[in-house]
Amino acid sequence: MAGNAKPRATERQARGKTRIQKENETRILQAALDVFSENGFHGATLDRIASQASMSKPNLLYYFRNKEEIHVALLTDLLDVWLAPLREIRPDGNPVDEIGSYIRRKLDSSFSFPRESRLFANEILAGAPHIGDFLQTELKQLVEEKAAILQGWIDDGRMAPCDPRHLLFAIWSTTQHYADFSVQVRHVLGLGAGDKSYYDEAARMLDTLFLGQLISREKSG
Amino acid sequence: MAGNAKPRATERQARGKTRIQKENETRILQAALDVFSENGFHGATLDRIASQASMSKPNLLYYFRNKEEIHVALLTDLLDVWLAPLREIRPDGNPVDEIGSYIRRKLDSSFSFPRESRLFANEILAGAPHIGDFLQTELKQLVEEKAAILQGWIDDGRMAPCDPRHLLFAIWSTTQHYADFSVQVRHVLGLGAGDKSYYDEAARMLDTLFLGQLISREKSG
DNA sequence: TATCATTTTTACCGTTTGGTCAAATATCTT
DNA sequence: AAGATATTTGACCAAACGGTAAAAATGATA
Repeated sequence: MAGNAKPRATERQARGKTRIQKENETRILQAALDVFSENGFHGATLDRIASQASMSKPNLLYYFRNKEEIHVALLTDLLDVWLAPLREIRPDGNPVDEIGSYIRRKLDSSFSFPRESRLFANEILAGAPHIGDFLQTELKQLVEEKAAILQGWIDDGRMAPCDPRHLLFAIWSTTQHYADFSVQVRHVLGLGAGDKSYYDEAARMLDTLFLGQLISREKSG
Repeated sequence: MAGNAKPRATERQARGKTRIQKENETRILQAALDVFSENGFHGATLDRIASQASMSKPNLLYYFRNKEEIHVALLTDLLDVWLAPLREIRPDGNPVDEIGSYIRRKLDSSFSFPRESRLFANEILAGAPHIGDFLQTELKQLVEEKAAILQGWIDDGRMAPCDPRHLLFAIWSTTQHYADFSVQVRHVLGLGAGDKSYYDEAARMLDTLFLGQLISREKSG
């Protein structure tokens, strides 16, 4: 008499996911992204997520075991997105192009996926209870790999000397700021809620900042 | 028969605050700062704050009407601290000194008062429900005042052309990052919980970044 | 259309949480 | 010491919350 667990969508055997199951899981994750990114894990309620997904709470819990499982699913999906722009930095490019386009990718990401950025920020602010491992292993390793590339450029005299890891921190913080602190940015600039007209000015600022003197322009690489 | 409200510490008339009242209010605010900055508003419970303050919950509510009042009290105290470094920027100084020392003050603040920084970050992330007015009025005004100073330096050819408001955003984000994202910073650098040994490297990075080319060094002002 | 698996809903439960009440205790003043 | 005021506590409450049970409804399949 093996303990019969309550039936759940994901417990059907091998047969793969149903059409309905796929639809509803994405609907739930989208709704949860809205709610978690606005209020953080503790500020989010299953009732609100369910309502945002136009679904009853028990139905929602038919697809995800509990609140935390939804949160973890979102974060897991997010991590690849978060790393993607960094992965693209290539050692054979020249510093200005590589770093410049990295900044552009991160800034685009902040403007296109602000909810994801805020979800991430909330998780880090809370002490990274769910993604601590990721930070210590995968992210740390990738940072070391890319920092080595930057250090190579510094050693070649193609970049101003600095700790490449802190340069990455500066890129992360300045770009993500436009998503995470967008309320502050808009209020200070005197703009309305949906207004993203400051994108160009932000991009120009970051180019000036990071590509100005930090990287000594020389005839390509 | 005027509705007799429940007795509260702050409702004693003119007579000013008792010694006990002053002590307990600061004890509560300190405890609340711990709890709110770790878990955000919704993640904090009155029970945890009370326990952190070595006090019963009803006693805590004798000094503050409700949870929100504690939160608002903390934020209100915080705003002056947040503005202080910016206020010090003087038009008659030279750009390198003024901006350099502003960055230093902000960085010091992040390392010395990380809980306050995280409290602020949490509030902004949540959409600034309590300090929206402050952002739109006081902060906006101060930013405009200081941005005008920076613009003056740009017009004089003493700084690289850029939108000064976005320069301020960059300074805020990079410095606050070391408090708000300290878990990520430490994990990436492979450091333990209390380790703040990266302060010097961070300061060097920010000097390189902001004082490198952005501001053309010339013979003082 | 009958059968079976999947999906959805209604009703509910135990716990946590923000907050109250009234009584008890400590402190201050005279 | 007495009386008034300020402080603290234990017991309690209603609402919100995360989650469950079981049956009803729907969809797939033959």
